Amino acid sequence: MKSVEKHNKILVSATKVFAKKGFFNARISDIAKEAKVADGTIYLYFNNKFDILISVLEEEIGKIIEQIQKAIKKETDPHKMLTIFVHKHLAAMKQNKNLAEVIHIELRQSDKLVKEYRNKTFKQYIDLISEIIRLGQEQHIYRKEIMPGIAKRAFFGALDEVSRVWTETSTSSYSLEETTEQVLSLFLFGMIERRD
Amino acid sequence: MKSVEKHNKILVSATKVFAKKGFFNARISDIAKEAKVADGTIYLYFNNKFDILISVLEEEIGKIIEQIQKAIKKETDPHKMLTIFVHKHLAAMKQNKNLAEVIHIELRQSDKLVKEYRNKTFKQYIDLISEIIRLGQEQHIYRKEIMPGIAKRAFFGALDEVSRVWTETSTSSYSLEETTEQVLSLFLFGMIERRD
DNA sequence: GGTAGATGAATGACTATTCATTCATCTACT
DNA sequence: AGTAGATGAATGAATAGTCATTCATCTACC
Repeated sequence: MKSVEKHNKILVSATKVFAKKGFFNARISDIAKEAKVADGTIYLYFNNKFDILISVLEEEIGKIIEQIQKAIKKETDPHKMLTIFVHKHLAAMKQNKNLAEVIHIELRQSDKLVKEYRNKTFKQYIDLISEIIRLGQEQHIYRKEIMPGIAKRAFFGALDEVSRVWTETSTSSYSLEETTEQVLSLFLFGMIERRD
Repeated sequence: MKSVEKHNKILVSATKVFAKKGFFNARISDIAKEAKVADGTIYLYFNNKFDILISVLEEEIGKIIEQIQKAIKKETDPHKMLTIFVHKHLAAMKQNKNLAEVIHIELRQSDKLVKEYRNKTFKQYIDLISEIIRLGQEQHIYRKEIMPGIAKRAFFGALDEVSRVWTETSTSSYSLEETTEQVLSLFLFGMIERRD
């Protein structure tokens, strides 16, 4: 097995173990066992336990973020951009449940390095939303009363919590499509019934 | 100092330390120092470290939840109920920042006992939202296409993430009133501009 | 002088990390 | 092609440090 593959195998195993037990309750030996390598081997690929977590965040989440950013930048219509954002985000969360769980749990950690990561890469991600909203406001599509700085958080928080349903229940529950549609419809049209 | 007071003092100190360092990085000696008692004294009031966390969740958050539930049950108008929910939730989060941070971080933990708590008390709290939405749908105030099971999560997730702004920034940032108004307006009317 | 409550040093369990050793694979010389 | 020697990836037992928890002792009040 090539060196890169082993690095990746440890990363995937770590994601699985972190998702199940949480970072602090995860043992290096758990990760080693899951990856079918010796404890010591882990240290040939990562500096320490924390470095593994940071790598999971950086590499795994980074891929998703980059992919979504790229897809959005091809569009100019705010509605379509938001649709892409919601759909891709939820799809990624539903597809990789271990990673989703690590995001839900570990990205909250109060550790300095984790906060740093959250502040850097993650802020950039969330700011995509406020930029789209501002764009929509300039085009008179979205209400000018909306404050993008608050709305971006509400929007992301909603996505984050909604996607949790897939990590915490084993039953099929809501489908990706209906969830996407619901969240979009909620934020675009609101809850109030209107007479045409 | 009476026994009850000391219990409470330890609880408040623990909340502060958990907020700053997170549960796993918090030392019993940190909590003891913060509460100005000896390490051993903690064990006269709590069974173990984890019991302290659970007590923080049960007692501190419990108070807030109960208070909000009570206030809502006095109302019958869905709009007013939601307004109360949003305002009281955000007010509580802004007022007690340490507790807010513990909620943001520790309620996510993958530990069995924490999950149990989340599933029990917390579900009940979130379900308040879906009940209000259903009520509004019956009264033809809210769109019938909205799925309360998804909307309740989106709603709570939004509140949760929005309130984080107060725990992570030291600057005054958004006021309680404008945040409440923004979130409500967002969920009720959506983002789309309409011509009357 | 008896007791409830408080103290904090000592204990011991737990685990991240290290490193001496192994061994499969490669190199280069005959 | 066969072999001696070199390489460094992989191993996992041993180490070393950290803390939650305990408990012998103390304090202060009745």
